[in-house]
Amino acid sequence: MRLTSDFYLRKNVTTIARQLLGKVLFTKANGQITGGLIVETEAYSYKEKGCHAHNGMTKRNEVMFEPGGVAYVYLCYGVHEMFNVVTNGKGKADAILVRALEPVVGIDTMKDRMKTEAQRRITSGPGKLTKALGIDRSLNGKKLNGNEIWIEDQNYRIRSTNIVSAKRIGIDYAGEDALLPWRFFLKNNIWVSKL
DNA sequence: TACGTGATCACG
DNA sequence: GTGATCACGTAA
Repeated sequence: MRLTSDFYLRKNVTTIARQLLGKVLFTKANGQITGGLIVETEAYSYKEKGCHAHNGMTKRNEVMFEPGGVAYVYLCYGVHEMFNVVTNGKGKADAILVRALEPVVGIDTMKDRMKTEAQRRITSGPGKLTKALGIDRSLNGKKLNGNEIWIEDQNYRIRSTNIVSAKRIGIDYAGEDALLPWRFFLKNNIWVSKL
């Protein structure tokens, strides 16, 4: 069943980032349903320097200030759409970057979008999984319990001992906050990024 | 390790 | 207006 707003509205973004592991992200784009099991996430809090919202609201990050349970999608390096889950209450601009999925539903559609026959790496990175699922900035601000993009709990059970935490990737500009162990992924999982 | 790529943001 | 920068991916 779909996750409801109480899941997203909680204050502890790292707890939610851990609990998103094993949930299933779906989209319906161009009439095609695609979905994948979340295997890697990164938590961002407005209280630390790695977060886009650390210096207040801008045109790009304004949806992060909405109540949790909406999508934050932005363009990175002029090329890659990045998908985040907004969490915490209104004005508390936390978000969780989804970094990798295990393809589950609509695999042929995803392969077509990635222009490859290989299934192994089509969703192993934050820029790739958005392309595979047809996510772009038109979904920025959309609620995550609708029919364009949503997240389901399908009762995959993740043991906490199978979750690895590490420092987040690509945020060296954040100084000491770049060292926070706020990247979470499933141990020995072949679908995480950079493998 | 290098660089494409274009929106964004902090300056004035 | 302008220029540095960027939560990546790929090739080499």
